[in-house]
Amino acid sequence: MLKKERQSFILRQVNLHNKVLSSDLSQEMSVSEDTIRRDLNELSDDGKIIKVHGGALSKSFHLSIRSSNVYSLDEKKTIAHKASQLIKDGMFVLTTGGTTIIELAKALPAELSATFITVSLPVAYEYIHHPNIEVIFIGDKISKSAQISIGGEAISKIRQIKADLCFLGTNAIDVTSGITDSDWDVVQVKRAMIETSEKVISLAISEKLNTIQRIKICDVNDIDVLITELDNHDDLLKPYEKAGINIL
Amino acid sequence: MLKKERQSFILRQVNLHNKVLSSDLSQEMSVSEDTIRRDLNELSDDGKIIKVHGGALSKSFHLSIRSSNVYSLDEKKTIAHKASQLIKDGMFVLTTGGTTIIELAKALPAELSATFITVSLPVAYEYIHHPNIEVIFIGDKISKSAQISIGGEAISKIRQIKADLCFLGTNAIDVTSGITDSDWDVVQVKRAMIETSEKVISLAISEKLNTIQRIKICDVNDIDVLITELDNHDDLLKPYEKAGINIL
DNA sequence: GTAACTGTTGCATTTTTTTGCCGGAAAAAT
DNA sequence: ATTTTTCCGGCAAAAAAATGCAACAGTTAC
Repeated sequence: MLKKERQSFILRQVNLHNKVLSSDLSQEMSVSEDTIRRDLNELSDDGKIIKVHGGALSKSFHLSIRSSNVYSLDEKKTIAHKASQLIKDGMFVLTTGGTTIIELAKALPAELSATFITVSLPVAYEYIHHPNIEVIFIGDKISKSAQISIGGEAISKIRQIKADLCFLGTNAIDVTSGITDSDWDVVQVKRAMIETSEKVISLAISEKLNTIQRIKICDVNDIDVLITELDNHDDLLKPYEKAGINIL
Repeated sequence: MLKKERQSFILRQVNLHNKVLSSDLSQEMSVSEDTIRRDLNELSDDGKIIKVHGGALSKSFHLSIRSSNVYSLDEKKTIAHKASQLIKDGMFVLTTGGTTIIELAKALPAELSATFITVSLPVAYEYIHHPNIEVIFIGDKISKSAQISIGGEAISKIRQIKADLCFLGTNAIDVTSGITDSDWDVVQVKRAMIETSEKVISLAISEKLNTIQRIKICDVNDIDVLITELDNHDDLLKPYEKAGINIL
């Protein structure tokens, strides 16, 4: 294993688990702890991790503002993990923006080889760090608040695609009102994505269940799968199951 | 086995496995490791792979190690400052990718209100944090190594725009050979940008002056302004001034 | 034809990088 | 307070890289 590989593996582990132990890393890749310590020092000198006694911490976790504004990170990681298992090699996958989708991008297995189409800058940014997937960005005017492409050009481009899966970062979902949102431009884009996809998967932390916002995106029966961090027999999910949605 | 064959074989291996070992390659094609090392160096100089101790990594792989250490940061900041003064309110500005352009994005004065069009993900990411500018992203397939949109769709979209300024992040510039680069897809995009812009401004740290790479983008007289970190009376810039380029 | 030149390759030598290991210092745990 | 764990600097062996050199094949110029 090359030095750079090792360091990149360490970095992945740190960002995934928020902390690593030198002893674990040493075992996992069968090199001496001294080597690990030296790697940790280099990564720390480059400002990529925070080195502590016995291991290292992710920079975003302990120090930066970012961790605090990725709300309910653990729940989102759970959702991302479930969602990633739906994607098979060779698929065309449409994704919206949002922190849950970013977690999904991070959780994609390294061997996966598929095509991802997105309108979100931060999500695209995650995708390009994956070794095997192909990334298509749908461009147009960029909404500063949502950090995604909005407008007619983007929507007509989306319509030209036939995707296998569409992952929707969901802001509000309710059995009677369906999926709703608050930004008109974003809603237009999401609608186009739903229309052009074979299968629609809504990703929502349980907190978003049974909430409603101003603008309607689609009805609940337009969704094929709903993924939350909850166990799929949780009572909160019963109404959605009854509405014919697949719960994961 | 010819040198070209060998190098294209190496490139295939790198892109397939994300890493190669010099020793393996040496065995596989029965040449000495010295030869392999020389090939690896050439490919690395062309920016096609990342050479590391013991072998090489694919460019997309290495990107997962997000290097925040920008090379020659101070020089680039000087360039960015000079460049930002050319932009006036209401202008349409086309920009390529590259760390120099990112510095330009950071250096934009807060009061500036203009429209920026780009194909680069990291550059767009900077733009959206600016309070007053409008951001248009030209989407298409994303090149993992250059982190910009490449392909026919992007190029035809660029051609539909008439921009006032085009800022070119420049990898190599020479009086007789013009601006050159090493990535074919990126070159196509840059050419389209130059064609459709009123005024073309090349941003280059002095280190890039009088260097040549494989693929030609344009002649020096296609450039209107050249910005480096040097004083505009520096001897290094004389030949370019003589060629009719405005030096800043 | 031949001589000069260029580009490529392998080999020997030197230099650099990487890595594991050791002993003592420092920090954490008990 | 003492025991355990971790850290740090130096050292040495091994691996890899850089360097200089010579052999060789093609090309070009004369």
